[in-house]
Amino acid sequence: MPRAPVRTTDIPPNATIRDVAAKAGVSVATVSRVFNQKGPIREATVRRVMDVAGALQYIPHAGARSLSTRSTRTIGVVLPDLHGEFFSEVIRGIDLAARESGYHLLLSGSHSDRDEMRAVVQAVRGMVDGLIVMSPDLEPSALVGELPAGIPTVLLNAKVDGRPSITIDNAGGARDVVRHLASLGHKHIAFIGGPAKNADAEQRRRGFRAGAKAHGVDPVELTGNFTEDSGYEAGKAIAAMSPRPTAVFAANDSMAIGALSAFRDARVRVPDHIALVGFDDIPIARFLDPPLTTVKVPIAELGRRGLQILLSGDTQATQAARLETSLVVRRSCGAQQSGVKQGLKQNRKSQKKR
Amino acid sequence: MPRAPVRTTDIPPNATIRDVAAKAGVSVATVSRVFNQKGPIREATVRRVMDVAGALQYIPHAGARSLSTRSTRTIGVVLPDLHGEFFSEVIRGIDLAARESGYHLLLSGSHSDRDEMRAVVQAVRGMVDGLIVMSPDLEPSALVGELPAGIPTVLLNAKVDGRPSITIDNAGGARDVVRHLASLGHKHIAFIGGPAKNADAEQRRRGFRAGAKAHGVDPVELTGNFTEDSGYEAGKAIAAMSPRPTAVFAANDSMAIGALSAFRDARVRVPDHIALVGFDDIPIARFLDPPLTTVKVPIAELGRRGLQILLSGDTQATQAARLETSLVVRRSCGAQQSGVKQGLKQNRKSQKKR
DNA sequence: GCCATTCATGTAACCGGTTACACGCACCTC
DNA sequence: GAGGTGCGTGTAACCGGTTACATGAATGGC
Repeated sequence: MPRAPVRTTDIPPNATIRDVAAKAGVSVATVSRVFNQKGPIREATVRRVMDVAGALQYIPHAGARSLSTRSTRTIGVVLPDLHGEFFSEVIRGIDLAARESGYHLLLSGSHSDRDEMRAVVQAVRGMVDGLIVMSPDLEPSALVGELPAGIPTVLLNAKVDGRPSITIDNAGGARDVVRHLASLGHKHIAFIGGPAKNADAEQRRRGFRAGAKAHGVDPVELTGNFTEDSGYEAGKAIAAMSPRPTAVFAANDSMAIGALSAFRDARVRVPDHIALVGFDDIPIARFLDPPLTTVKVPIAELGRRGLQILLSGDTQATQAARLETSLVVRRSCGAQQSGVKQGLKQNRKSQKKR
Repeated sequence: MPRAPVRTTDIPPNATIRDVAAKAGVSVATVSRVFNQKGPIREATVRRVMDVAGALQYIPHAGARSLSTRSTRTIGVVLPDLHGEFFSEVIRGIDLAARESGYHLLLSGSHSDRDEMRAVVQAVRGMVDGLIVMSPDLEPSALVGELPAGIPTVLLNAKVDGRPSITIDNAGGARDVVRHLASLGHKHIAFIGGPAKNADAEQRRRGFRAGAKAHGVDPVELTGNFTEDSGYEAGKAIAAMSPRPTAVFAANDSMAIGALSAFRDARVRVPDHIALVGFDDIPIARFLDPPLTTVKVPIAELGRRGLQILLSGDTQATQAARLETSLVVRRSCGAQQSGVKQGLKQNRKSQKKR
């Protein structure tokens, strides 16, 4: 559990605002005004204070400041996990939006159960102005009880009464995939689902089923846990099926990557022998061989919008954005044959430079 | 007005320790003692205080607490970028170690220049107990001036006098790659380097040159910027060379992935026509086609060790760990032919379950 | 019965900032 | 000369906790 705190004994104590005030021969109020550029101050005073502050290496104490202003300019981000490109992108989206607005991020990953989550959510009271919580493994109804009432909170991918949220059209995206595969003539499609209690996984599964029903396809469902390894196992199982499905829809790209790897090992060629589609459109998807057809989820946008809602100050439940998904057709589904693809091209173009 | 802008005013102010004290009929000191389990308190008092705290939904204010205890139990993490799997892994390593020790993470990415970096590093004074800084694009000498004296700091991948650091044996890893390729008979090797001012890129380049010299190989150097796109461009250029190098060493896995994609588009087969090796061993490397031979860098360990040093309290410069790298031979270098590989197998086994 | 101890708790000074309000002064207007 | 108006600055209360020290009651030894 908690270890010895960081030892600060060998470090000279930092100068405080009172040190600066004393040495500059002014009051603390004046120093504060100089640093915050508030109220009228004589030019000479400003210079004197700044000189002394520089000499003393004075750096304002953000903790103390936030205590009296009641604003920390920090947002807490609580994620279930920090694994892989998906979360990395979410964080990046939030971070980008945060620095634009001059906010910091207090990050916390790996919250498997509600006790752990409550602990961290309570521990940050007074250190954050708001919270962005993504907890796909927790029942929304269970989630709501754990969130402190006094902290504005935005939920990602989960709807809870009284809290703003921002969700992804998982079911719609999944239906699009099935429709696309059906239009290519596939009648026998395997679905590699995510963890049973995961909300996103559940919605994608529902979308798959609805699509299968609507287009008269014969569905087979396997279950993974969103990791490459579980996708590999599922892929191995599918490769061994007889008759073998002609198409595979993985509930996220990581599992699609694992399945791709399994098919390669089993000498099942994608897309010639079997079509493969993922979900998320994580950055590497387009660099796979073959480039992965998948459902584009505006992942970074998810984070960005979450922060925006939080900073808008409207923490009423009225805010419930839903982000649309779009099918990105590359080569793994077999819809395109030549080397230079529309989907590939278009996507590469739209990629950010850095 | 149909919709009045909702401010935080509609959120009831949180209860303070004084509210609890008053309602429980005790002093604030007692409430504080109850919550921190310090000093002897009568059992009945504990219960009464806890009951009142529960009724009032009291949550201690971490900001106020840290002001008086002078300990925030938070570590600041400053990274140049939050892009891709490398940084994602670094963060994960730090986060895992942090939660074990009961610490939080204040994260900040995207620090291109020193002004931006100084700003953020100063802004967090009083909100963090220590800092983990990774700034490969900044001259170590320039870096040192920006770091506040009063905050314990650990540097990742950069050595600066007076600060503990933890580095990676980049040059050694690069030499290993060249030796391996040379042992496979390659005499004409292309190197896709990273950004000119990046410290890691520079060391890998030096290692490549040293290795080339030692093993009598004919080197060609191209330059990328660590992104897949730049790797793609470099790969395209290499594919068009005549005579074409027989092996390519990319200074990181992202660029290797881009090059792989370019070779595929140019109908240059890996490893049959050209061998390919990367650097970092990011999680997806083993799932590429062909699985990527690369240099394993203990990325998460980098973060973990950084935090450990910080928490050890020994912020003297004496701490200067160097993490070793190791070559992971998969199929992209052509050293192995069959489907089930030692490198692949062994690596899959060592992968964490979640 | 008196003093020393121990236990349980209260009082108030901090931590390092912000800011409402007060104050002194120069200048202006009648 | 009295009163008004800004300007520049200082005083002190406050943000919400922690904690050194004080206090008072109960206990025990003599």
